[in-house]
Amino acid sequence: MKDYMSKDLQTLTRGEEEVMQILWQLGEASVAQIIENIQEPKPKYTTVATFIKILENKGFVAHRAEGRGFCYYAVVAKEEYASGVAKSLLDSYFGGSLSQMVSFFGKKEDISVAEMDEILEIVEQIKGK
Amino acid sequence: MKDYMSKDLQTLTRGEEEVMQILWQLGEASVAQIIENIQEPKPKYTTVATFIKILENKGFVAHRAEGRGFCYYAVVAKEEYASGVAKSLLDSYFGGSLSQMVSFFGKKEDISVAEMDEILEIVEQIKGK
DNA sequence: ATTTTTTATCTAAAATTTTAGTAGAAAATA
DNA sequence: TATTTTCTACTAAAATTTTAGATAAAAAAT
Repeated sequence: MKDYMSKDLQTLTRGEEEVMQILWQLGEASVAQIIENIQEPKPKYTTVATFIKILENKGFVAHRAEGRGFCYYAVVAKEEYASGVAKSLLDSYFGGSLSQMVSFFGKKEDISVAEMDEILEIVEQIKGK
Repeated sequence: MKDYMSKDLQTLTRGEEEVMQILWQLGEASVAQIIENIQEPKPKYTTVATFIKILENKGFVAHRAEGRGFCYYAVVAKEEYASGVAKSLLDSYFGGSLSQMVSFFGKKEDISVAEMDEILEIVEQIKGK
């Protein structure tokens, strides 16, 4: 049964996610600052403003007054959203198991020795608790 | 510089991916069989047929004659596609590093002792080579 | 033999996502 | 003060994705 407090986050579209990534990175920003942080070809001001509005409706973003306009900030933490998308990826492609994903990248030799050592350290440390 | 042989896979939309997951699971299937493997509410035959056609155009699926109709199968391996989406997830949410993802789930206590042991084993085994 | 069912193709409507124009208010500038 | 710039809100066009109808051919059922 589902916990009555669990509010499943909606998923983000490409464009929405791009704006969120910038807000997560900058902490807070005006529309103009968001545009500065997008590479060419830059979207129009109103395009970004629309995404912000959608994100506010979805409950991912809020704003406060700042000078003449608004300053926008993420309400949903990057970690919270990442948790959902990562679980979904694990379920869809790695049998829901992180170890299977580690194994996958290991077999592809797409993982450096340094990274392997880090993983060992991290897991040992967690286990030690 | 990019390898001249590297053909970047296109990304799949939600609907396209759902069909691919079934083909990856079944190995090969007719449109009717694909529909059988989708939960309610089931899409119409032509809806699935359209996705198959799109997937063939994108180079993800091919078919061979089978009885009166066609039998469809994946041309792009699940692992190949998974590699791309997993890398993209790591880049977007875990600084491009698998260890950071392991650490993330570890901190959330979203990882069982059994799974941790498995990861240790896998990494040790890879390192041992 | 005729009707019904199954299948694939072609076409397009419906829904969603992305892009941006227009209007109006407030601030900056001339 | 008049003009230009900057910003948000509203609206809608364009592009993409999803859904499925209509048609036709072939097979199966009656």
